[in-house]
Amino acid sequence: MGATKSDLFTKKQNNLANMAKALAHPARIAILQELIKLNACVCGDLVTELGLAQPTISQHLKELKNARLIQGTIEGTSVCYCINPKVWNEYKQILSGFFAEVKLKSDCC
Amino acid sequence: MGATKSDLFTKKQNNLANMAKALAHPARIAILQELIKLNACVCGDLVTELGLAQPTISQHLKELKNARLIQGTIEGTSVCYCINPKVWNEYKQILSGFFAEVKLKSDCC
DNA sequence: TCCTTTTATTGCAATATTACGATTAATATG
DNA sequence: CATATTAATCGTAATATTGCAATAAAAGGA
Repeated sequence: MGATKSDLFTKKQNNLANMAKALAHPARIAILQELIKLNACVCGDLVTELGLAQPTISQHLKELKNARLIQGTIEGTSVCYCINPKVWNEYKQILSGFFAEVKLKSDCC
Repeated sequence: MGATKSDLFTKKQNNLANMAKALAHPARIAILQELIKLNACVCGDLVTELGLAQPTISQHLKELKNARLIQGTIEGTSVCYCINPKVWNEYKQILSGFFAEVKLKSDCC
């Protein structure tokens, strides 16, 4: 025990949960917002901007990359990251689709 | 180490991350969808519907209650749960607000 | 009151996540 | 080539999450 029993749920449910998991850390939210703000991409500036150590930032970047929300290109010795707009939109669609499922009446209990 | 360093981030960032965390498990997604589908509230039917043990479901319900997404009322020996429409809308607003931050141009890298 | 039904809580094991020091890999630059 | 710069990876410690058996708590009915 201890591991999520993904096989009990549909692909869509697991997918949605994984999307939420990618956003479920304030450092990753902060990274995404920083990438949005600077539009042009940043790299190790994130390390100085947020107060976390370089390996920690690198790990969060890796997760965001796995979640396909960001992409990075090597530029000399540094790496330039930015939002993947296509996937960003995909997230937006799927998440707002989930919240649209409720045609909210008054609470029933 | 091991614990999230919440003090490095803004209230909004932590709040958004916590909202995402509430959704970051397929069982909780499934519970919410079941509550939406049956509109009227369910209780221990969730245990038979999803394949998880009763204490596990109870724990997920507790987290959803902490996240204020659902509310429960005691009805005899059983408990009736349903979506909290007000908070549901709040989540919808805040999340879609986050995704709206990107005025997506082409990718920059 | 005793029993049944239903849900919550406790305690614990397994696994996942977060964070960082130390190191490595890759690329510039002198 | 030697050295500096930047980012990724490795290893590990601390903490959090997931899941369930066992048990407790609450309420209804015999």
